[in-house]
Amino acid sequence: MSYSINEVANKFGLSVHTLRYYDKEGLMPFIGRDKSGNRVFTETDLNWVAMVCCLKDTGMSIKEIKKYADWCTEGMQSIDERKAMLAAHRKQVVKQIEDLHKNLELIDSKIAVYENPELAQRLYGGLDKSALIP
Amino acid sequence: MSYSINEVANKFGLSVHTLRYYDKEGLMPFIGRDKSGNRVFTETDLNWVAMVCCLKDTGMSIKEIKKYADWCTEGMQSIDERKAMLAAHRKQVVKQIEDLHKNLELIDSKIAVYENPELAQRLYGGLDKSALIP
DNA sequence: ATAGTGCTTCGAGTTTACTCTAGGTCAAGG
DNA sequence: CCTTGACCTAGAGTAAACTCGAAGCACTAT
Repeated sequence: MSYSINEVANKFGLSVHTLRYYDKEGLMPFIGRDKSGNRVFTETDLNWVAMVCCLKDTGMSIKEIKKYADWCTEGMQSIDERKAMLAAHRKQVVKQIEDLHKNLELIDSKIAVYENPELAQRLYGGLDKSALIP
Repeated sequence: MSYSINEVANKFGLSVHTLRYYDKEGLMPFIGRDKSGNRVFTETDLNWVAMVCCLKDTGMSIKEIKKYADWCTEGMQSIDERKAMLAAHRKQVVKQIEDLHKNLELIDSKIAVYENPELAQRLYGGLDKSALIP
């Protein structure tokens, strides 16, 4: 089974522009073409696109993803680098999750204030300047 | 106790440029000035800056944060809107955390492959084209 | 008095990641 | 045959969020 760029774009919630842009930037150095030059994505390619989306959605820059892609096309010799990169990135993702949890707490405390204005009294000892509760 | 823009920048890991930019964009419509025109941050202001950072770090755009700031200076009449905005944003943050957890799983599975190449055999039935394991 | 430090504004420049336009090729259907 | 639709490339344009440079006050220390 193979897929057109349009199908892949729909599958991953990207635009075809974005997919071509990723290709142009070297994030997909292996997508095949049919006889008229159109990109043809295989199942394996879909897995790779999923990985690119994963890295992008977790905050890795296009440049870094390209570095990873380049290492992957280089073959086995870059396995250590790739592993190290993923391990470092993993740490960052864990930190992102922790930070989001912390920020969620602050948001929740603000929501609590809005839901129970008496809390504001206790927290701030009355209304702020310009009635700015949070 | 009060703080200069430099102290606040250090406290929050922002640059003074960024703080001034936020001020210019209307994210801090209340910071006082001393007699020579320099910004003076109070403890209350620090709490507000923390909230701005929280919203920014959880992906809210400057424009949206400004809307929130405007509502806050408007006074009590906008409490419902603010509460709704924070509740909606809270949902987004929860979704971000969920998505990060999913992406973390994928990253972990790739790391596992690097740590145990036999896994790759089972997962992919041998090496990919161009020895691209993941 | 003058040099240095830290603040000010305004506006221009930069980076990142798209996003779109123009003009073109190719294969199928009427 | 010709139109339609999906694809192609190259390159220009855009939005967001900074980031920086220039020029200038105000206070302090020598």
